[in-house]
Amino acid sequence: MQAHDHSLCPVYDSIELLQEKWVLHIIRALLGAPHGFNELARAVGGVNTTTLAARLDRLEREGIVSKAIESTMPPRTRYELTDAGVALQGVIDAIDGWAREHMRRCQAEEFAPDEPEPAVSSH
Amino acid sequence: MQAHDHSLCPVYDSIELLQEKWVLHIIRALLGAPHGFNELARAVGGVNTTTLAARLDRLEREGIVSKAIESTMPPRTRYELTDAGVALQGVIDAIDGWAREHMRRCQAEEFAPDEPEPAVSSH
DNA sequence: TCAAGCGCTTGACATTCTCAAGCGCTCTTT
DNA sequence: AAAGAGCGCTTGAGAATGTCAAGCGCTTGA
Repeated sequence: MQAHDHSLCPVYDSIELLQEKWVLHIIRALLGAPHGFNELARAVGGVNTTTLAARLDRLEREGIVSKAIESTMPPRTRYELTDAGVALQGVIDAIDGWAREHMRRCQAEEFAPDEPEPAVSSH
Repeated sequence: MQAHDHSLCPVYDSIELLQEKWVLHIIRALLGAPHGFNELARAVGGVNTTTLAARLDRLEREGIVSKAIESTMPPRTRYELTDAGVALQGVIDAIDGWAREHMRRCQAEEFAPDEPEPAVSSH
């Protein structure tokens, strides 16, 4: 891993952060409302707790999410976005806008008559 | 993996697409100008060719990138964004805006004196 | 009293990503 | 004319990243 000039670029670094699996999903869920841990897992849909814990840990260290322990005994935690986190609304909105416009993966993209199938390899 | 309702949501699917490693980097590079394969690898900085080939393949199938073979003999290819791809400018811009505002990772986030290293597991 | 929920963690596995090398070819440099 | 260096990829083997199932101690609602 030699230092290439890209690593000096904040945009490059941001992308690095946001492309980690589930990060954008987590932020999207948290933009709606604060959540507890398992609750958040359900809101996101599909994350396993191991990964979620790792992501929340990183996001907290990056100052995007804040964790409030409401009670230890009946364990209850609350994750919510910091100001920096809320500012990611713009990113989510942009994705949202693009999705509505171009993510019509249900309707085939071009009507290719000879193609047997568009082969949309979604998960 | 049972079907959870999220998979019906285009935003969810878009995030799924965009979070694949290097995808946003590739789009950002391609927003600047079309590129050849190795050239693109350099522009992105840090991708290995195996992954790049896989991403371009998917992005082409998704209708975001188009591939033009300019000559086979001295191999020369050109990758560029389709209309749908160019429309992702908005997403990149949003990330860009956020990065400038909040991605000041150069200044330490909290000054943790006992931590040996922030362990930013960048590539 | 008893199952269900809370917030996580651990260890074993599956998937994804990376590294190095190399194919046949052509264009530049020596 | 001979030797790189560059082009667009592909392969196989390894490293990193993400996932699964189970479970901890505890509380609440049935």
